[in-house]
Amino acid sequence: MTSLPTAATESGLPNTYDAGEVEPRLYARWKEAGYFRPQASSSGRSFSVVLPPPNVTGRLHMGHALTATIEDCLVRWHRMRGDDVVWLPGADHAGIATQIMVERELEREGSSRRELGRGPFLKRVWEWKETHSGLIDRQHERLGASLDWERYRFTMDEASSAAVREAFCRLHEDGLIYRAYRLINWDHKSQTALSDLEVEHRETAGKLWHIAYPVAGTEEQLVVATTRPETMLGDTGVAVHPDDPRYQHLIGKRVVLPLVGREIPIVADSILVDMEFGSGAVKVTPAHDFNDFETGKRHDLEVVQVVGWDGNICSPAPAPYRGMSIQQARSAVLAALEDTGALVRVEDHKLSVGVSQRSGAVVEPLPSTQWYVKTAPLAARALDAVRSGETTIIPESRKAEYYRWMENIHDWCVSRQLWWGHRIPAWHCAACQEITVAREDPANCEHCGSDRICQDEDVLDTWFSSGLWPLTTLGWPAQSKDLDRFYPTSLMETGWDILFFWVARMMMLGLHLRGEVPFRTVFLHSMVLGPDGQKMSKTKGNVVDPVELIDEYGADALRFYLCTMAGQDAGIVFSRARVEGYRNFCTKLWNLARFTSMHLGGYDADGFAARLATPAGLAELGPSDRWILSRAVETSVEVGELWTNWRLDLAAHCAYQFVWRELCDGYVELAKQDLRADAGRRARSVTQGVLATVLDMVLRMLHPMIPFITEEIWQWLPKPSDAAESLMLASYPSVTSWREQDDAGEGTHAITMAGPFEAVGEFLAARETREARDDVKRLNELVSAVRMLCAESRVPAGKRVAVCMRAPNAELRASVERIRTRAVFVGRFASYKLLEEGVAADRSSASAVIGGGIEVFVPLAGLIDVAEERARLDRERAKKEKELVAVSRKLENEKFLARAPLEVVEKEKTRRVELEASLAKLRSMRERLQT
RNA sequence: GGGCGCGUAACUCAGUGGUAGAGUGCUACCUUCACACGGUAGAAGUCGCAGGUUCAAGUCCUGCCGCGCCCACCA
Repeated sequence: MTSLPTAATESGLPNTYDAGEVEPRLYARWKEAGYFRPQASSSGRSFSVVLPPPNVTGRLHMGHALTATIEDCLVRWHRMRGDDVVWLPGADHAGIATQIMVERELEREGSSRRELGRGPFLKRVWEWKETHSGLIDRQHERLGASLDWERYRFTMDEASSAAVREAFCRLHEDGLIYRAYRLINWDHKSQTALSDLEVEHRETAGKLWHIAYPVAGTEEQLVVATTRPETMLGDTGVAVHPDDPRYQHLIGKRVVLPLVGREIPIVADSILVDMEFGSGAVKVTPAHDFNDFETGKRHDLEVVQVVGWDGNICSPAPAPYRGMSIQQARSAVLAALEDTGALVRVEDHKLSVGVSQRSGAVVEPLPSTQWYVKTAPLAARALDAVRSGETTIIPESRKAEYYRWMENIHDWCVSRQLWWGHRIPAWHCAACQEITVAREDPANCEHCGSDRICQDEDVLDTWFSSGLWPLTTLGWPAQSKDLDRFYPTSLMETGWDILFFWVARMMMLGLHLRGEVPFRTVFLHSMVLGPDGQKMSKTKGNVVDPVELIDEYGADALRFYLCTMAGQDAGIVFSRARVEGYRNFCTKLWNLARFTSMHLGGYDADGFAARLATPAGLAELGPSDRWILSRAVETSVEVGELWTNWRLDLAAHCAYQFVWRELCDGYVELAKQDLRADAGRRARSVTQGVLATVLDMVLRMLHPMIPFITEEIWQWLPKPSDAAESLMLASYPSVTSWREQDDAGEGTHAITMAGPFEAVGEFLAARETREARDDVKRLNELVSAVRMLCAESRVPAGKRVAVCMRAPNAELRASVERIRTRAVFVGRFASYKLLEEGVAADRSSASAVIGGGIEVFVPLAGLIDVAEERARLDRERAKKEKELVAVSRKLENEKFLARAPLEVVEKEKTRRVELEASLAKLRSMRERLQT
């Protein structure tokens, strides 16, 4: 066995765990050893995940950290289960975002991309990409992400670009890509069109202006209501409702557009116009409003564009307004209208303004020719795939959102007037005006053969290449082994904010291009909010940097915290206190390991493993050993089941509670007795073995969540000689075979587990094991009761007290006897006496009743605070009486007896008996103190 | 306008119709030989509000209040 290097010395582990030293060292070693590469499967299953590619020049934020933690946890778990696992990293060129950053830099230099020209600008972006890329990859490494870096992809590398081109050509051939002249969302700051999704709607307080348009050739006026008066400069019609009695006589006539003087028609349109709203007459500006554009088509109205590509008013608007910004033009138009008396009314009105997600610019609807993906046929298949269960979306509530969006999907505008991205593989012919779409750059027009062709200037939406990502990362369109081996991928884990942007597009493109869904399960997590519950933002100053948290608390602490948040459906309000709590847990685990290391002198791991496999060996186990081993088995199975059900939060909690409450607080305290130098050799060696074995199991069950500290400890831990060389490769302790022995008729299970303790079936079913669990529970209750009595009576800490008990039956008396030595040791009792029937306890005892009706007395002559003790007993009695009333009321209710399930009724009856017995004892204890 | 989610201890969160939980914080005591990033004991809740279903509701149903999010071309 080759061991990983470790900071632990021969004599044991260092006093403190130094995450800053351990984490990079172990990560480098794992990476070098090739553990992140897929391994031939021993389970016959494969598990593949594609990491959502972060922006190539991005930095790790909490969302990335959450994604990577959840994915790494599941990936490591599957790897430990022997699956053929691959987790694919990569980066996204992030068209607009990256281009904006470089343009900002140019602006600071007093230059611009236009000034530079396309070629030099792109060179500049590539340089920027080179200098700023890789940071987030290294940050993912710091988090411990076991990504297969050898399969790294960038959306603009050669293979990805080839995939994009193939996809575009295929879709074009299949009639799913087309060009169209219609209104688009124009971001004048970035100088590009945007898809509907890239436009965020912000509710704003606005106004509704009523403007009078004179009807041509009459004295009449037609009043229209608008939220955007400046667009009137481009009005080419006014619409009224065909059924509106107010305006019947005006339909077909014309109005004179104020400030412009143009005559435009009055049309009747029942789709656009709501008679109840505003004045019931709507100005129609086909060039600058999506509804108006459609209305214009219905009535053959002109499209007059008065807002230019720079976002300012342009010709053919009247000269005074040209060059003005929208805001300036609005003020100017309103002032002019006011002067002429055309502005008849102003109301407050709320409206939503479209804003570019990336640049923040107010988006202007403008008419333009763009490339579109026809989504209806793609969406139909993507819907079916989820409906039929080929792909499962978790949580369920997001599935409904997916359906709703897919069912109402619009065609996808995929062309962007940017330079940074995949250039559209289409060539325009100057001779015949036709377009040639081709996989290889053509020299001639495929329609007329002319060589006067030039490539389309536009690039594709970034999400087009992202939408191919599961295909691209596995080698598509080439016939790759990886594709056969890992497609469809097993899991897509990401934030629900990109369900439509990304997940939906991958579904559509994957299904169309490969004929199969890109992933079997979509697991969506929520957004991480700042500590104040607000969305994290620089301006609010509530941004939490995961890398800083790693520096401060270690990657494991952050990961454990994020695991506990994985199931949150509402936003995740960041809590530093909890990260700190999990750092404390790591320290606790470290100290558990240190404790173990101090007591393993002479321990023979191979020998102990062999003994555990035999009945004689099992027979040597004491009650506490049986208890902790059985609980360790149970807990690791439970944790695995919780992961299967996507409950990482409960899995983390379950493992945490077991390690701290049961193993550290419970078993270690018991074990100290047998580990003392003066203890018997035999007892010592069994306890050493159990401690080492349980610690081994605990490290395995925790490793997927907190990989670093568990590996560091595991490397030191003495293990059987056939153990794996890294915890990453060790088996997860899950049930590997489960056979019911019906013929024996005893209902015992032959269960085998992977891990250090294999043949657990007989052991778990044994009477001794079940008895041991009861005994340990009793022991804990007893010790707690005595401690409580001492604390309440202010017995000086460290003072040993005598303990007397009275047990109501032979079974309990036997149990009390069995736990005698361990209870005396753990509780530091001065003596331990089981009172005979009818023998009264010392008059000046503090007393309590524990489970099963065992009475516990602590004689405290001279120490007992009688008043305090009376008060405590009264409180206790009042509590039990209240419970008894509730239980009795239930049991006296005939409907309850008749309708509640039998076992519930039985439980209540038992409880009543127990409560009555406890109360009787409490009353007599109280009476003793009366005098 | 439509839809979704969340309101549980001071804070961050679990909770499967059947005795309200964890971590942090708080109080008291303890420098007990793994760990003060620790130990022991304790206090702390009208489970947002109001109805309803049920033998039984934190849990299921309806309405309301508060917070957050998504979708939507209502001038």
